[in-house]
Amino acid sequence: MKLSTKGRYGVRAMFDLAIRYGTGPVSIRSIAERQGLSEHYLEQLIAVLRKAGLVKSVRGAYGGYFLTKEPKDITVGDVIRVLEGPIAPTECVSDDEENHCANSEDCVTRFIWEKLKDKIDQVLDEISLDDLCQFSLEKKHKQDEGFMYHI
Amino acid sequence: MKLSTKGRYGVRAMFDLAIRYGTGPVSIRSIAERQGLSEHYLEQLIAVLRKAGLVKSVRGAYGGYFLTKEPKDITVGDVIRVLEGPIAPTECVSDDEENHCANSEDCVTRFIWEKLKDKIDQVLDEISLDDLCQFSLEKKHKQDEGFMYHI
DNA sequence: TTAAATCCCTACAGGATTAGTCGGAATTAG
DNA sequence: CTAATTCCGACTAATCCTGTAGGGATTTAA
Repeated sequence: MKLSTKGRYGVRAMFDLAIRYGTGPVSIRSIAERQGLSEHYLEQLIAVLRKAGLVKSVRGAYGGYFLTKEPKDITVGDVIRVLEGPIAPTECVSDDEENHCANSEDCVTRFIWEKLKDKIDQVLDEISLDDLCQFSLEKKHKQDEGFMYHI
Repeated sequence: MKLSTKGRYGVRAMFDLAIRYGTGPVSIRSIAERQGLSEHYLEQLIAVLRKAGLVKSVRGAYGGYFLTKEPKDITVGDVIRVLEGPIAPTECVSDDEENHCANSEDCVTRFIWEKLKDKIDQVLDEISLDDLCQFSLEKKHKQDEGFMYHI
């Protein structure tokens, strides 16, 4: 039940783009530097996000990537589903029907996995990239005021 | 975000033991046959459950395994945590503190994983083995009455 | 026009994990 | 004793994870 780096790095990268939404293309190099990620690896992840239509690219010098929708209209679930595949604890409750087992009507454990999948989707889909930005701003604001987390 | 066969098979095996709770030791072979699992593989999983104190064994002929507690006092979460390790989407919110990253106070994505972990734990801990038995009985009852799921 | 910046694509590799298989030793009921 | 069973450790094939490596295509600044 672990998320791989794909999902985690992907969310970080998308958060980075969300903060800079509306300011023109952002290069992979700059994202990688700020977020502490491997440039080449991040490139592969962003390629997947691009094919899924979550980001668009501008090629050439001073090019980069930007979100295709407003941060409030992209959820963490959108990003993770694209990078990690359907968020389901087992194949038998994933969205692609082909892996559903034959005896699903009688399956005693299936309803656990269904319930779990629903809750996971719910959590991840109720958090938008904009929420992450707000959260980040609040933290920054508190720091600027000298707010101490540790006493 | 997939559960491995360890967790899934483990829950099936524990459900099998729960149904037979109070009727003496149940052999691995019979569990494996009923649940359609590899005998040798199941052996390894049950060894983990035994070391964790969820089942006890009786060696020798006519030996087998049985639950150490009543089915209502063992949750699906208990079983899965033992077999798959802590149920956390990322290391940084798992229960063993050593993997927590240094900048957790500033981490924007951390609160997503925390929220997710809480919900997952909640779902898995509110379902007991006894609930699975009840669920199974209900299904069986409906079938006996000729209840049709498909019209 | 040229060089630099950047996206784009394919291949590969080392390590970890998964999902088992195999063979045999120890224990116990009958 | 014998058959049934748990218990234990080693082995393996396949897959996934987490990148690295290298080169090609495209665009812009100077």
